[in-house]
Amino acid sequence: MSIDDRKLDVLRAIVEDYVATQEPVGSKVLADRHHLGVSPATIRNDMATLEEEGYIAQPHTSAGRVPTDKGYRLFVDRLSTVKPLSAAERRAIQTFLDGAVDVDDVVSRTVRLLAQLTSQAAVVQYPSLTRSTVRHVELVALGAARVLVVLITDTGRVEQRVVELPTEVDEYLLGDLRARINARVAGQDFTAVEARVSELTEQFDPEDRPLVTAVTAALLESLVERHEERLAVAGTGNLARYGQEFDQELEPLLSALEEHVVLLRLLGEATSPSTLRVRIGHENALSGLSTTSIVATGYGPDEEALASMGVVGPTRMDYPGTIAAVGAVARYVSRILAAR
Amino acid sequence: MSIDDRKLDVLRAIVEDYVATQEPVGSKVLADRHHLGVSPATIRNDMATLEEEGYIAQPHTSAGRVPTDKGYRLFVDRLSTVKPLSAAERRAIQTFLDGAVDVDDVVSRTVRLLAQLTSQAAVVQYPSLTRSTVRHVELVALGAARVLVVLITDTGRVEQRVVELPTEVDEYLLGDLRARINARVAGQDFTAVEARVSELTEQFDPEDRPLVTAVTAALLESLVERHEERLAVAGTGNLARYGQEFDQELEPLLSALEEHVVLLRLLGEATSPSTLRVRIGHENALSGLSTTSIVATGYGPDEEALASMGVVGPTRMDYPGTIAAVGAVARYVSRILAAR
DNA sequence: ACTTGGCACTTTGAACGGTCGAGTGCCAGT
DNA sequence: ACTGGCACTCGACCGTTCAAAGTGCCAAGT
Repeated sequence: MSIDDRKLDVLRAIVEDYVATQEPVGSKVLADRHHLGVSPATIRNDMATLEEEGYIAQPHTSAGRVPTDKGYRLFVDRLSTVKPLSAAERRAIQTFLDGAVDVDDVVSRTVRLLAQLTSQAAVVQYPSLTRSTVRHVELVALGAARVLVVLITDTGRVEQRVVELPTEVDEYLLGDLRARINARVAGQDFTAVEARVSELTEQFDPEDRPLVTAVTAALLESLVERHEERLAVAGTGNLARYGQEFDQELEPLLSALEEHVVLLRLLGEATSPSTLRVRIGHENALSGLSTTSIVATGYGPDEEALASMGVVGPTRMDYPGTIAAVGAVARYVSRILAAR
Repeated sequence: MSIDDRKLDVLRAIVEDYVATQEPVGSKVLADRHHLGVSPATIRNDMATLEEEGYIAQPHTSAGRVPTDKGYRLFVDRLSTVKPLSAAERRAIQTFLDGAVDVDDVVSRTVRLLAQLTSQAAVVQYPSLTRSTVRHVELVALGAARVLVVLITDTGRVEQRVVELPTEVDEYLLGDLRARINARVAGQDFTAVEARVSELTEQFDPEDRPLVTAVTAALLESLVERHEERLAVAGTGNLARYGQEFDQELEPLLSALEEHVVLLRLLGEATSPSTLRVRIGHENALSGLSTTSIVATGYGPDEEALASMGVVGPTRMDYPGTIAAVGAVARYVSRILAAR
């Protein structure tokens, strides 16, 4: 018994109706509301096979059917049609994002915009540094034996780190080191920095090397450790509104939204802005998030994506609308970043 | 009919019992569990007057009593005894905070610590800049007509801002400006910076003034605008666990926790670490937060507080415990900051 | 070989009524 | 001023009933 076209139509209707009403949907309303051209009895037969195949389920005998994760998956992959954004939404995206003054501002505006457009929670990763180049490195003596290392990237981001030194700082040496570091790494791709900086140590007197290695170590840490961990989150209140329908799993979800490490795993690898990832329910393999879905995509100034952004909501979300919103925002943000 | 000592004892018992059990408390259990030395009937009489005075209320005839906001207020002001932290909690504070590497790290650790200690949501304002002094100002040409202004404070904080210029940037002029700015403001109190920087403009050729004014304007903006607006939040998941007992007002609360402007108003003026503010229910005058209380205090390296931190939870919270936790953490963080 | 109408069956949820118990207010007695 | 006693109230709980929604299956129709 294969899944023919009409059965797929039925599944689509079930998903759409259920997302709209939040209530298990029966054969009768299905026949009434979605003009499928067949009788409820026929639909019942189709539903029986859909259930056998695992696309839908009934909460209890003789209630309507509800899509399973597998059902949503099929819907997203093959059944949903792209739902273009309204003119008002497009305008909102523009006016909201065009006022941004720097990269951090772009991110914070984007995350709020996404949350508002989708009425769900939004997550935006700050642009990763791995694809950036170094604009400038600044060393500032903070005290007798402490140095602040500031790393400035071509995207306008600033990373900072305080280094405790074993010895006192010589202002002149510090200036020399700053000059040499900048000479070697300014304009370089991040991936190239490690090699170029480590060569540097040998240029200094052995007695100065503790300072040099401490500073370069901090610099490399800034590159490696922090390069992807910053995130902005908005719209958690929207999830509360969905409320009870999240089967009591609001708390793990809110916790996950605070745990940036977990969240980054959920967002997944940053891919090109044109590819969009959807993780449905159990697919994201996190115990507390079995009724949570994530729509995410990469974004950045070129096809090599710099970072991810996404929307988090209940599995019973409006996938076409969410997908359209995430896609449109990611494209627009990418264009803004490319223009800088 | 005045409020004598025993009536206050009764009120205290009601608050403590209600906070512990989350259920309206009647005269009998009150007489049983809290050894008040009088019979339930007597307690009933006291409860009647307490209700008349507005300190307690009953959800419906013949259920137990529940404290009102006014009741909690009296409890906090006059009845609660300081509840010292356990040894384990003190140790937790130390081990948690001693590993912090810089100010930002202190803040992010503090907010998580507070959330964990109180099982509620915590908010920590980043140290205000108004009381800081300037360590260093760095200007970096980002492109033909854009300059990044970086401000480094003695607390190790870094503020950044990108300036678009009307004219092209002259590298030499920029270096000169950087040197002069640093000469004038390094080591200065923030409040003094405005005057000292504005005098600077006159020292330059009229043709260079556009650059100078643009840069100094950005500098002053960093000082004034951003100096109090950064906040860290943690523990929102804990609120969801309290869940239904928040009478459906989880959503406005979560929204408020995201709206940093609102949140700052709630935290209130940063006061000395030794004074602690408690806002109960309607006192914070925000429609959606009528069953929410806030315990907040200032913190900073000296008695002149730099910023606020606090805990947000249901009005039926453990006030003595929360107050003790907030106070202890604020004192400890203040000590850490003072040691820098 | 599908599709359809009919029908018996299951389950839920709402409505109803009765009982129970917690808790109160009041009063009279100490 | 406190206490015990007592009548009263009201929500919580339980069991029952009933209607509605929905299903699966079967026999008949195309």
